[in-house]
Amino acid sequence: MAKKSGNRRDQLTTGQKRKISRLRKDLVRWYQVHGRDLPWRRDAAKEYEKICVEVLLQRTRAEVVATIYTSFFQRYPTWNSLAGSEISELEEVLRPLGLWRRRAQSIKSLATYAAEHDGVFPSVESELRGVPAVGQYVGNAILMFQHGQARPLVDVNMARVLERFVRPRRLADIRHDPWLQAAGQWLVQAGDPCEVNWAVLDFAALVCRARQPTCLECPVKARCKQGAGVISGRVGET
DNA sequence: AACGCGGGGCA
DNA sequence: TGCCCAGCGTT
Repeated sequence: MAKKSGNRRDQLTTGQKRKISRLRKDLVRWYQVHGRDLPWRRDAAKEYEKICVEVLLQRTRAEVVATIYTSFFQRYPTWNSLAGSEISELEEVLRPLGLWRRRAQSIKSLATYAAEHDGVFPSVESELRGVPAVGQYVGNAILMFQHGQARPLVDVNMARVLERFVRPRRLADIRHDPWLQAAGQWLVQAGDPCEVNWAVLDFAALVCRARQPTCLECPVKARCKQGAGVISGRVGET
């Protein structure tokens, strides 16, 4: 019989689990001091906004999304208003974010689904796959924000942190790398899943950046392959 | 597995 | 100029 469980190289070792658990603790601590105050994270933000904004955030800097956040949700305050919107108008509103044609279609079809289902999305991953514009990331966001499940927002940010701190991924596509997904899941397994996710995202955006990470001010540099260079004075890029 | 989508910020 | 940004659907 074909073995259906994943390759052993795709499983987390106990050492990796321990390392990731400590990372979670340290990043949450860092977040409580340095975390970003973004509008869709506030208590005032409706569940609709929290889910909808995930589409706005795709391949787009959070700071840019923040600049249109208020006007966007003033113009489209509900799933219904978005579902009934004019696609050309939606495109104009989304233009400053980039990816505006695709994004307008995605967000409207997502809204149409939501409007037809009273704003309730499936609570099972397999069924979520059938929802338009919902992939690995948005699916997990829905499971977390709407259904209270502990799910990792495994985007380019979380992937980069896990890869630098623990181990590089094996597959090019983040969505399909079993180890990466398992590592993300372990990361948000304890504590407040929302807070942990936001901690990782902010840490990745502000410290563990793609280009010129500021390892000198990194709270976990002592246990990081990259950060170890800083301690011995080798990474000091200018 | 690789590609297109896309405007804007930054070095 | 080239790289990168809270991804996804298609080929």
